[in-house]
Amino acid sequence: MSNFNSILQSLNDPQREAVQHIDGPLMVIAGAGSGKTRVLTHRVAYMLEQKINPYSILALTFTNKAAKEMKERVVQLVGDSLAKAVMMGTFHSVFYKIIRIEAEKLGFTRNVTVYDTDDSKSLIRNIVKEMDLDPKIYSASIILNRISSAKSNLLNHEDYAANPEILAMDGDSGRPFISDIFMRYNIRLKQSDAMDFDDLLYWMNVLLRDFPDVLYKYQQRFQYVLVDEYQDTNFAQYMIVKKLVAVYRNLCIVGDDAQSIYSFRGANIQNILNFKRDYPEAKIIKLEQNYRSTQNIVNAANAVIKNNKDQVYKEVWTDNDEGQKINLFQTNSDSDEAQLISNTIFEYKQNYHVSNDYFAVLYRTNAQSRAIEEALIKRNIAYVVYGGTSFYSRKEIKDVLAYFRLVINHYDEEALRRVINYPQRGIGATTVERLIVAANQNKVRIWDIVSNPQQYNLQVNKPTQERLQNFAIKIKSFSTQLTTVDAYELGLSIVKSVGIIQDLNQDKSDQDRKQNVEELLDSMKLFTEKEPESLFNEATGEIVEEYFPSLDQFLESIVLLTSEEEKKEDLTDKVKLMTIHSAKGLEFEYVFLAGLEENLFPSSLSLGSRQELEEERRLFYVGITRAKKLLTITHAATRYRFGSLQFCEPSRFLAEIPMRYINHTQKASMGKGLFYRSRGEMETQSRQSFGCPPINQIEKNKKIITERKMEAVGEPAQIDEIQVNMRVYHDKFGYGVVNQLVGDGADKKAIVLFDTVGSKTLMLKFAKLIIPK
DNA sequence: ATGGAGACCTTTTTT
DNA sequence: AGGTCTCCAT
Repeated sequence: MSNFNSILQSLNDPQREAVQHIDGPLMVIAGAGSGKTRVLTHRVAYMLEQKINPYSILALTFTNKAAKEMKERVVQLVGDSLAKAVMMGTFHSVFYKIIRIEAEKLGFTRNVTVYDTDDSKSLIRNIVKEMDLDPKIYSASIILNRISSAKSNLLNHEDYAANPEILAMDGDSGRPFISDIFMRYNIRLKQSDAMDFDDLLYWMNVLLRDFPDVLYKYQQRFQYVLVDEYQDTNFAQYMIVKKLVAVYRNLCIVGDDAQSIYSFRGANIQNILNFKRDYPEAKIIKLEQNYRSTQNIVNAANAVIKNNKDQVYKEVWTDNDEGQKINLFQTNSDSDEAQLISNTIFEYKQNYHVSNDYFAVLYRTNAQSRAIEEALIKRNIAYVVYGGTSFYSRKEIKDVLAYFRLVINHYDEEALRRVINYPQRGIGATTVERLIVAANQNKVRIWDIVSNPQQYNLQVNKPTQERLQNFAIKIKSFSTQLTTVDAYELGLSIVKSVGIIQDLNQDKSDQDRKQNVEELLDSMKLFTEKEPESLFNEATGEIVEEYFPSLDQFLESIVLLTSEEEKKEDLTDKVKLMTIHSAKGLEFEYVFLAGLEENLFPSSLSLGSRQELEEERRLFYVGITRAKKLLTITHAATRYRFGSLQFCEPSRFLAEIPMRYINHTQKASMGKGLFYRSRGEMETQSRQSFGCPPINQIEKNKKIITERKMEAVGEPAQIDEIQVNMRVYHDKFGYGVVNQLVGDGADKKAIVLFDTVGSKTLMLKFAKLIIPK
């Protein structure tokens, strides 16, 4: 193939060496910004050039975002058809696919549902209630944490109950019944034909442990395995990989121990530190040249990470310019901090004509985004917040998805309980209680009672019995259409006939929710129109002749997604706000690190041990190394937390950055003691030195925003009145210009570029656009 | 069975 | 501060 040379050409020596090392174990320690993704993608491309069967390659990532990016870049290098045949995905999504294929062996069915964290917690709450335990002591998140870490270490409820150390720990914490909850939880999952996130990895291990034919099959299939972010793997993931590669030992792992920031979730940094012990013949390559950041940033990051004891030795360096020094600011309050950031962005945009894209504001906790958002709104700067409540965990979306789940799997208890009385159909809490009692007495599942109340002699009155039967009949009637009606058609008919749209219409304040449901339906429409991701039958490797975009296919494609990936919102030309965790793997020209204060960063919850503190430091390292050109670090003297004002000390990490990398002229500090400016001084100082527009300009902007809201007058336009390039007004999004019209009749959609919120796709029949006079 | 007012809890990070 | 959960009145 003609790309052959170019695949190797654009690499430096160690990168090329890593790409060409195909046979046998390989560990690539990739410093921040050293071209890790480049090595991974080029390595896959190179293997394909070497005529290795794409079907025998498995590439595992940690997040959907990383998987998607890898796919796209491999497609660019070798083209669509080859790249598509390579199995690339997150641990969870890849093994969910395999589990569905092998489900019967484990006592589950092909339709096995995945419970997300909310479902798991809700189930735990139910169990705690049924056991008559105090929900304050047995809080769902604590219990789930215990269960999750057990499963990540491949302990099931029996192992848990048989482990005296664990039991003693629970006893000491005043929660001796966790082991019983765990048992009931697992039983209920199985009854519901459901798995939680950790189960996907746990049961995959069981498959490979107890079914030699399955082990053999996937060992033979995946002769080449690549793992990204290996430092983030937990024991369950580590064992899966170990078993899969046991025969061919063609394992390439890429990672950076300095960027291990997920140990709270069971990630075990020892997996990467011990790689050489597991694979003594392994080749080890270090990528130490940083292509991303200035010398000042790289040096500062190195100096910080040096304070950690646990690490693989490496010296990250760069050929890039020395660059600007790191700016360090202290402000009086969190809102001043936010204003300072917003003002600085404003000034940079004006002085250097850079777009919003260049900026990212990173913080330790999601709660910090609010103040920053407010300050950006004041300056009329477009931004997008990553993380937070994901699209798929919004109530209205979860309601709709619960219907889909129930239609596919009637035994999905969480889905059933969620929708049995939503929208209200007169099946209240009392009836549900009785259903549960009857199910327990008869040793059947709740659905069995719902669909057959007489047979089990359920003690409810006639009308209630009828309501239950109508509900069951409706759900069943949808199920019969699964193979004949596509995901969009069936989804739409469920949402309509079950009364969700009507319910959302009733409450005029719920228009966002309705729009979200419409957005979900839009994405289902796209799903049915999209070419199938892979035309391979995963089990046999044969080309699939017929592909039908059914509702269960759709659900499989989204259950393991979390917000970002499927978000249709236009992300270009917006300042990005996110936690440092979600910034891992990303880079930006100008980065703000906000809230560098004791008890916030490092978090007060991480001060218990050296290991925890070192993880916080690695997090700081990750934050610093996201910046390409300029890093600005801020911290506030006071901050609102949990609704009350708290005084904050500067983070201990600040003292770990040598003074020579910090901008003295702007730094409000002398040695370790940072001095506090009065509010007035801070305002004057920041305004003058950043060349910010005077206050009255800000007031003017504010006024413009208010005026826009005021102008919401006039009758909504008819669908056909809306034309391309027309200026329109939307209740929520304000003014914008129609960019494009899609579809006809009732389903006609407009893509509108709004002045403040960017591009949105709107269903015209719902959007009620106004043509301003 | 439903809805509203008040108590209460949160804030680490994610598949 | 804001969202969720619980309890009580209807």
